[in-house]
Amino acid sequence: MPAATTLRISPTLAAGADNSGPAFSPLYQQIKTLMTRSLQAGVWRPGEAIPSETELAARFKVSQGTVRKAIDALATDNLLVRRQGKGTFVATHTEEKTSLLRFLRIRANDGRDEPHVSRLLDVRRSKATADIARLLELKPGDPVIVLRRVLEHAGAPTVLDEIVLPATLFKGLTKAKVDAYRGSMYSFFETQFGVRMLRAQEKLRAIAADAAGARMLNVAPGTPLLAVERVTFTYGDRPVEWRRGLCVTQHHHYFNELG
Amino acid sequence: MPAATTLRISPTLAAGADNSGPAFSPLYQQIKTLMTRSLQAGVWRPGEAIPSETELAARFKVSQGTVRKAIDALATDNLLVRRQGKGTFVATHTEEKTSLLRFLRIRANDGRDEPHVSRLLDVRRSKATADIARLLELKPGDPVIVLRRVLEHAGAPTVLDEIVLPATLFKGLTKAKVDAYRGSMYSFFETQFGVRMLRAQEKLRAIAADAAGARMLNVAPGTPLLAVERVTFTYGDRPVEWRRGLCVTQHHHYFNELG
DNA sequence: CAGTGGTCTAGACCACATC
DNA sequence: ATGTGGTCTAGACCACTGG
Repeated sequence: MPAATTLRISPTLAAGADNSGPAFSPLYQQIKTLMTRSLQAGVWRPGEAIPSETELAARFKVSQGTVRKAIDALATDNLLVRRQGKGTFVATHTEEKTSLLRFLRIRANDGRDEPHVSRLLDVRRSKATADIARLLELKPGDPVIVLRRVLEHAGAPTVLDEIVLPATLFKGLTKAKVDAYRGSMYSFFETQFGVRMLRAQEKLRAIAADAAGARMLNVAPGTPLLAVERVTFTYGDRPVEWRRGLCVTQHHHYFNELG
Repeated sequence: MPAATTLRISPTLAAGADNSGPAFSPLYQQIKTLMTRSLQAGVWRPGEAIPSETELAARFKVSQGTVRKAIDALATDNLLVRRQGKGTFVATHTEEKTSLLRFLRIRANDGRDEPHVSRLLDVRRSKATADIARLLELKPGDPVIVLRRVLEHAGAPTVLDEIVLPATLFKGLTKAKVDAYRGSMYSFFETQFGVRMLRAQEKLRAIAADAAGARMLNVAPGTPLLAVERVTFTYGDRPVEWRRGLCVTQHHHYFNELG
């Protein structure tokens, strides 16, 4: 029986140096923090099942209902996936249509769901600009890896992506390795580098296509394009990816749901 | 003590004619449906407190924990707002920064949060086009009300909105009444017409400004604009608003969070 | 069949807001 | 002090999956 010291109703346990008072943290929240650590540390690996609720309850010395609340929270954060009768699994970008498509918001105007094809243009090493450094919490000049690719829907190029990654986290990433990999970009990052994309912030603008972009996307220069800038975060809200997509929105659009 | 017949574990009670089998529906789900009806019927009015959990538990003849699960679900749907120590309240567009801003995704590039000003251009009666009829579940030619307005941030026009409403739901809506009202558009709809906007779907595209739009927004014709098309739904997923916003994205952007 | 998650209960106690 | 929502427990039973 592993250690798993449960600290019980001890106040001031919330993550981060919170010096703003007692800050009562409920038990299930503490359990959630402990479980998040197991996920981050790779004790429970993507796609695998975690221990059952009763097992975890015994381990943490709390009731099954309390473990349940912690798991519920992790499931709504998309870190875990519950499957009745089977178990609770670590979410992954590798399988599952739902997880995979969570970050892809481009749809065809007619509902048709033609699969998109990714064509990698180039991979090069570079240095972080001031802007990138700020967004990725690096120092200006820190080494980064820049990928460029085109997404094609129904044979026509629709999205031109530029992806910037901190080189320290993605050592050994080459064009050959990306080309050899079958699956989505985030699945590639997850399985090959252990970097899991959990959450993202996007800013959308309309811009005019410049000469180079127009050529890649096979449109006239000056064509309005949807510019989607994204910062993606992993555990602990650490930013680990910046990307900008330029989308031709003649036959496609960016879809969003406001709950 | 009101009626409130609880049907208990009786299968096939889910909303809609579901002929796909037994379709077990848990108790808390049934309670949620009953409570949604009270909200829709106006038994509990926007801004007011609903009965306490123990009160509702007695009324529905279930345990407090079951009522709690129903309320939890309604709270995550943004229909109710819980306030510890005070009670549970019906969500409203009239107060509350959070509820109000849920549907406004335009932000200034620098984080500054200048309040926007809405300038109503005109209100006119019209007939639903085929497209509008399809999206609002009307018949082509059904009467609609069309509002046009400009949103100004820091004195400069940034968004040109066109809003289409089914005339039957908004009888008596005139420019004078909108101008007289202090508050957001959705607060106006809620208080003056009892139409509550709960959920929306948006499609975003980049387009070039035409002559008329360019004039209203004080930009050159052909300037890339962010076109945001929205269909807004009320209870029972009934569409009750279509709108299109044309946004100048020089100093602003559309913000989105991917969970 | 056994094992998993999902629901429901009854009761105890805590934290917060108000009087 | 009282009433509200928030947490936690222990136990029973139901629904789903797979051997």
